[in-house]
Amino acid sequence: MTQATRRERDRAATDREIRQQARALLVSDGPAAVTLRAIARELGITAPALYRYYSSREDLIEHLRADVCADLGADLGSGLADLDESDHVGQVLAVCRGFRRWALAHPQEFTLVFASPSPPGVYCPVSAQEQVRDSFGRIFLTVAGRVLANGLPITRPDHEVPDVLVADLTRFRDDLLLTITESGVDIGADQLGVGTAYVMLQFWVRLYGQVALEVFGQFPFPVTDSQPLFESMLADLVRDVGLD
Amino acid sequence: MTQATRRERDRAATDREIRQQARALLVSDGPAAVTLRAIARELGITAPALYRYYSSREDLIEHLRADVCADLGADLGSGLADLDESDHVGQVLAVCRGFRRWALAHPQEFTLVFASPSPPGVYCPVSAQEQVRDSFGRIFLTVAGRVLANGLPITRPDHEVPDVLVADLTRFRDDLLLTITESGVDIGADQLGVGTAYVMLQFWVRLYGQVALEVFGQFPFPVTDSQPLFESMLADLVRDVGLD
DNA sequence: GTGCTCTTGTGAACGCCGTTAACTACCCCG
DNA sequence: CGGGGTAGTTAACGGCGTTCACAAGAGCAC
Repeated sequence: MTQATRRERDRAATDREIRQQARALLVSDGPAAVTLRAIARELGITAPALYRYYSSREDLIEHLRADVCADLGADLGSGLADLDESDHVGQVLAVCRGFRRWALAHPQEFTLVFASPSPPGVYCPVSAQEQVRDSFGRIFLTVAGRVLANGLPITRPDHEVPDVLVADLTRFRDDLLLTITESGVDIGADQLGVGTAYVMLQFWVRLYGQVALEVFGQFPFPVTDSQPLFESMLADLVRDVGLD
Repeated sequence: MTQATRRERDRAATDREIRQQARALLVSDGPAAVTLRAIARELGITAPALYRYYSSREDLIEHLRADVCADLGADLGSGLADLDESDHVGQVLAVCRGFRRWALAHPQEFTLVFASPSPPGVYCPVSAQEQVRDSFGRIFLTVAGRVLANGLPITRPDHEVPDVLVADLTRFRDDLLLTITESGVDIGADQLGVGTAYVMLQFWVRLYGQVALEVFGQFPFPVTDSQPLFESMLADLVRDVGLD
């Protein structure tokens, strides 16, 4: 069955434990507490041993980011499972609400993944960076695919999209198409034009803005209960995009 | 003239140097490099001496945040000075563009001020936290005040605002009114209703979202040139808000 | 089974860091 | 001129990431 030798299994197990402990420290005490020595201490080993698994602390943190994203994706996916498959708008709402709930419940992880200055490295199509987000981005895209496949008019006339953006947005559109068809949803190019990609981008901007403001407490006034504020914004968002 | 004794002047001067050096380190090497020992080293003194000025590193960072905000406010204000006073839309655009430019030019400062998990402390009306943002928030509000005083219809029917938000938004509205009249602009309560406050909030959400996404490189696709993307979003924003 | 190699871990060490405590030089006021 | 408060020092503690030399042990060839 498992072709892995015992060495390999041991190694994988230790690796899991390391990331698990790192994650626990991140959640309980914030990113600054994710310390090689602390992790090692919890695992009953010494700090230098960790260098057999990661080349540096930064390297470990990078993998942690990926783990966090995967978990977020799984979280969103499971929230989706309970829903009626044909309720596309409901799925969109569920994903948005799930994203917010997760961000508020895991502010440290959110900060790590979504609010850390982008590494100087270039954004190349198949980079680790993109793989990272894909595990949760895929959920967004899958849901978007279902909605689009049903002909819901999430769109905007292509000619309204500024010329300078067309090239980038076309690439985004193609990427979307690929991801969506890969996830088993059939969709035609006529349902996913540049205008649609543009609207989806704006959707993301507003959702991200709202959630980040909430996590960072940067609203311009004291908010007694941010839940209805989010719901209100979400309703506007869904309406502005033509989903209702 | 200056009633300050020599001791006091010396102290203030050293304090300025400390913050200046801290700032330089922040800009050149990021927040992690803002180290008491590094600052002291640059200043030719020893680290413990800094404790005569700040009770801890975190305390210093806190003051640094305020400095950064003040500078941002000054930056935005100076950008406004060159403009025709009657060109209200132009002023709005200038502030938004200025905010973006500043954020991209100072990603570390942006992260420090706008994307650090909100301290557990409660958001109280006259806290240091609010004072911090005020130095730059005031610019936004002043410009908003000018626009509103001219009767431009940045608004939305009050009855469209969800009931649960009215209380918070009313407080925000009152705060806005106060700030705006303090800045010398005369404005009536009829021009600044709850609906207007709501729209301004949404404006901030979208602007912040766009800028943060840009700074953190979290767009869902590779962006070859983010400037036109921002301009496009800004145009939509201004249009959606009724300014044109 | 015996011996070799490669992997995984240890311990000591280096140079950073924040922070505290005891101590010193010096300015200012009476 | 002398005492008190202020701004600085040095020394030290514990924690950090990281490197290096070294030991224990698994896995494999024979």
